[in-house]
Amino acid sequence: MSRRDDSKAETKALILGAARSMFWEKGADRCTIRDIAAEAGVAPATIIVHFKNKTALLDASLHEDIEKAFSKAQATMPIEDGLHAVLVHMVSSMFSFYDRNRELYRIQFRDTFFEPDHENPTMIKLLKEKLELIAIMIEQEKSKGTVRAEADSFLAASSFFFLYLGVLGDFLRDRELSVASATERLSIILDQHLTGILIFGEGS
Amino acid sequence: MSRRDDSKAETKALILGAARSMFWEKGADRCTIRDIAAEAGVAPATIIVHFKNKTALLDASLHEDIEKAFSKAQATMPIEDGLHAVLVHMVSSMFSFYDRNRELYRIQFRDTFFEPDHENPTMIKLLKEKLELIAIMIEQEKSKGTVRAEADSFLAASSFFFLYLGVLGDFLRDRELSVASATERLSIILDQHLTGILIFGEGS
DNA sequence: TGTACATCAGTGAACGCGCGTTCACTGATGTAC
DNA sequence: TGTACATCAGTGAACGCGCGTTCACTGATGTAC
Repeated sequence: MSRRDDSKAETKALILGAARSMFWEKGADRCTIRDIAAEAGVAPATIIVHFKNKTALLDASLHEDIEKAFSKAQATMPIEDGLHAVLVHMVSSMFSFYDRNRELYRIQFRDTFFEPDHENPTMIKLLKEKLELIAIMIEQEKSKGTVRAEADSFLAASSFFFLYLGVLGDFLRDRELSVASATERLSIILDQHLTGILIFGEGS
Repeated sequence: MSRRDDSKAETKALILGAARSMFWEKGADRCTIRDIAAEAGVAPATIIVHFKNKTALLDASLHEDIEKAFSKAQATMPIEDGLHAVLVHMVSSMFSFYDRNRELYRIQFRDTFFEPDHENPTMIKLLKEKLELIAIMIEQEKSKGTVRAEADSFLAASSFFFLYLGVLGDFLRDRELSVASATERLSIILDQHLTGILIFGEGS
């Protein structure tokens, strides 16, 4: 790190800090890039030097907290209680996290979720990492003999993520849906997903 | 319908027609409201009289086709082949439909999916209808004895939708993912969902 | 049936806003010798 | 170690674009009597 790089990093951190507090206080739709630049004591064009656009700035400014929340949830997983308990724990932790500012995270999802992968590094990268993690957990369950050997671990992990994202979507859109209700809903869904709903369970 | 209402409806239809062809040809992001107004032979302000904004216009202009596609898929369901076959049929039909212009439908999802329910009439309404339908199908399977009586039909239907939307999201984002691959992926996911992946399937 | 008035769809031009981009410039830092 | 030049982060002002909104207006249609 040269002095030049240091000062560049410092400017970037200044912008990220200003962005975080402005977005958090006023909401993403009510902040302009120029507002944030003023708050950071920096020229508007400087923000565009560091971040492609407002969405990239929002995404970057929220990424660290989300990562921390995930890591914390991961560190406190009740591994001995089985797959269902572990997954519900993760989900419940994340719902609590997002509940601190649902509206802001709704905007983040809205603005990044359907972007093509290459436009969308931090969000997708994080989810892919966690997907990997869950796939590994499912593989471990297989060796413990609790999950059927012929099940596709990666697709099972994807399924779990889709179910999580589905309930999370409802949660972010609907202020009336409490953390507890959302978690309960996902717990049932997950239980049905893990055990299947069919009676003669030998699918096609 | 008075003459006044007739002419109003006619103007609206003119706008919708122009919007449909312009969006389809140039892509939603490359059309302006003024472009569409010019194409429809109407003043820009007239569009705002009929539709709240560009997103509402996009949503309205695509709604009819989507509804038709759903109805067609529904009319050709292989009911006698069981739940898995029926759901895969629906999904496969919809993937083929969306494949006619993935980019356009991606934009539609991007711009409407995370909006709060009250902002988002046509999309959500349609999905809620289909959710209802699938829940009823699952109830019927219960009375046939193929689905466990204690399963929650509504949550099972929601689960199916979340899985569908998950794969659809991948499909819309990733040009490399073919209709066949996406359908196959969902078929496996659905199979695992219906039969469960656990060996001792008596979940919590 | 006719008249006088009310309603309302649509017009077209103008406006303000936020975003992203451009560009010539400054001044500090880094590098070649 | 010093000098001369190159690099590059950041500046600040200006620009063009698309969106949504506003507003005074027109003229056809509807309604009360």
